[in-house]
Amino acid sequence: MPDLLGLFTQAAKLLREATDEAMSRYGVRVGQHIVLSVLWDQDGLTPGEIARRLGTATPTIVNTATRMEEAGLVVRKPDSADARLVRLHLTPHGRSVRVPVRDARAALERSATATLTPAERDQLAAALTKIIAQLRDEPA
Amino acid sequence: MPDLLGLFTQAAKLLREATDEAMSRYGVRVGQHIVLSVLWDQDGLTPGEIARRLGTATPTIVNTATRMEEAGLVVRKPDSADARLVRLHLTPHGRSVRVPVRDARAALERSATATLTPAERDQLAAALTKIIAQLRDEPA
DNA sequence: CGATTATCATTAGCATGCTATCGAATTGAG
DNA sequence: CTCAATTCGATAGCATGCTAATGATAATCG
Repeated sequence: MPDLLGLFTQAAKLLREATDEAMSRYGVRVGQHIVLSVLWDQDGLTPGEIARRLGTATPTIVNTATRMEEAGLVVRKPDSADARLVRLHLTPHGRSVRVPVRDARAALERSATATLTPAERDQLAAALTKIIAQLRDEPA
Repeated sequence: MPDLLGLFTQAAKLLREATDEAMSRYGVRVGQHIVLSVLWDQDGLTPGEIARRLGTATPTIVNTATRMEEAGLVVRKPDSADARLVRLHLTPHGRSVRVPVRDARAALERSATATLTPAERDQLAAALTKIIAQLRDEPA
């Protein structure tokens, strides 16, 4: 009877720390990566749109965007049609870290799961997907 | 090729939110639970001892202990032999929430993994254990 | 058209983690 | 025994998330 929740908390903490360290070499913090990943897919989104895609609160994106602006990863630009909107655009630097950050993440994933067989890795992904779906459906 | 890291981040966030909500009914926040779990096992430990057992930084425990003291879960007492030490002792309330919090956690774990077979749950626990071991051994 | 309502980003303030630093107390070297 | 080194908890300050409140702008209803 393993404490799944406890194992999960531990693993999540270690993975987050390792991820942060791996990406920090490229000037990207772990909390900034998810925002970058959305902007890499589609540049010029608003904080609200990003928050909706990520399932986070808008202020989280606003605050992260401020730190990313200070880090030179994005710039804020006013929307030309709607003065309420702010659009986040990648800087050249924000675009240039895409490949190295993706590679660093992939390397970390391989390293963390080095003692798992490919089948076990697939099972893990399937289990995580099921848990996510379950918690989304029944948030109680 | 699923993004294991991304799945992990998502699942960890949802599980953490659900855990916090489940325990908040008993006046315990998710960050306080790990400290409580150690004190339930052995009362009267110092912040440093708790941090060592949990693998966290000492200031994390100190700050959490302050909030737990305000919540009436623990009290600080000076060590009789070493004036540098502070010992954290459970209050009657801190002891009384043990069973309901444990049950709430167990219920949440069952709910989150409701769509997994017992075998899949075991595989998940095994995979998490392997990942934790791997990240502990090779923190790079 | 004008006023209410809705929709944005932002700010303020909290919880949870961290590292770096501080001050107090103990220990250990000489 | 004394003084430097070590070991504590505590504090300051940062990153990352959250909710609630603010203020500006758009949209809608009458």
